[in-house]
Amino acid sequence: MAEVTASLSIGQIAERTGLSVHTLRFYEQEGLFVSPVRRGPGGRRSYTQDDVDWLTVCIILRTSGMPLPALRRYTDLVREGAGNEEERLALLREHHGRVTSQIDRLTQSLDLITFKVGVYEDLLEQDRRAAGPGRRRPSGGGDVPASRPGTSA
Amino acid sequence: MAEVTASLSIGQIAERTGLSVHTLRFYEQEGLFVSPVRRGPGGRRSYTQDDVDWLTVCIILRTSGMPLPALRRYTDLVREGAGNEEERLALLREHHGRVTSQIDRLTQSLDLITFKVGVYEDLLEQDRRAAGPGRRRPSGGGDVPASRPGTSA
DNA sequence: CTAGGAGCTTGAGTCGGCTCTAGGTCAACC
DNA sequence: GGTTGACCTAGAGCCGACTCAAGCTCCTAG
Repeated sequence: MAEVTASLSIGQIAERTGLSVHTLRFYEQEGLFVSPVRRGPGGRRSYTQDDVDWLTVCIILRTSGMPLPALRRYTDLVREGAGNEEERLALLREHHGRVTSQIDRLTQSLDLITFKVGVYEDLLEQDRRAAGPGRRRPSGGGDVPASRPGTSA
Repeated sequence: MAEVTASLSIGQIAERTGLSVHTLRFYEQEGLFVSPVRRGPGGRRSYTQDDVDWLTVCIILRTSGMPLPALRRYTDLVREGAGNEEERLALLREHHGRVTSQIDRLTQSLDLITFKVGVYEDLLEQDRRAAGPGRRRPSGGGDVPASRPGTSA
């Protein structure tokens, strides 16, 4: 209850965000910090919890595929302060669209992959069954013949 | 009903797969074709419908994030023919995992993004309401103050 | 017969996003 | 007072996945 905005070193930030110190300096250079990073004695970067919080947002946006330029733009808008909420909203909506369509694409792809996994599982299961009685390796493959890609899954 | 495995030019393949001719040659070089691409008169590449089908699978795997080396490996296995189904299955399962966890990550990120979109929508809605009676731009921003990242969404 | 267009090869270039190197400062410890 | 170890800067390097350029060969149409 009495934390007075403790200042954190780049190493500590790296630790709690999972980003490397390299990446942190790189992000700074790319303008991804809302407020300029302060410097402590010896010119060392000194961060606050707010920076960690902001980076957390950045990481989520980045890992969900927001390109650095968009993230930079968003950061700029936040830094500018009140008055540009429409543009922030537009940026976020655009990204929202990107992410949903990416999820859709992945979900579709997953269908095919799941189907193929099923095909190979069945195939190997049959193999195993046939292995008891005499025969061995009776299968003919699962891919080239297994299915016309667009046709089934 | 009487198509006799018509042979297709690289341009036609580009057209029907959406890949560029550059990319098709690049993929060939990367070993992503199950059977070596035949050549027609003048050394021109000549493809079949099977190639298109295979590329369709490749595209799905690629766009769902399978790295080229994995795709190459998978192609190698298919080319080798029957007998390595376990490994194919393992590869597909690994990718299946990649894709599902990617979908999970994206879905989580989407939560935050959706939340933020909501915040800004509300904020602008309030603005608009306040704009009828006297006041203008009463908001204080939506991001730096709007929410502690981890706290709400 | 020549101009255009599609293909060919080899190899270089691009882009996004980091990641690392070299060479230096500083404070702390033994 | 020497050696860590964390940090600094500027700039180069890397990786994945394309993408393009240069210079050539064909074929076809006008």
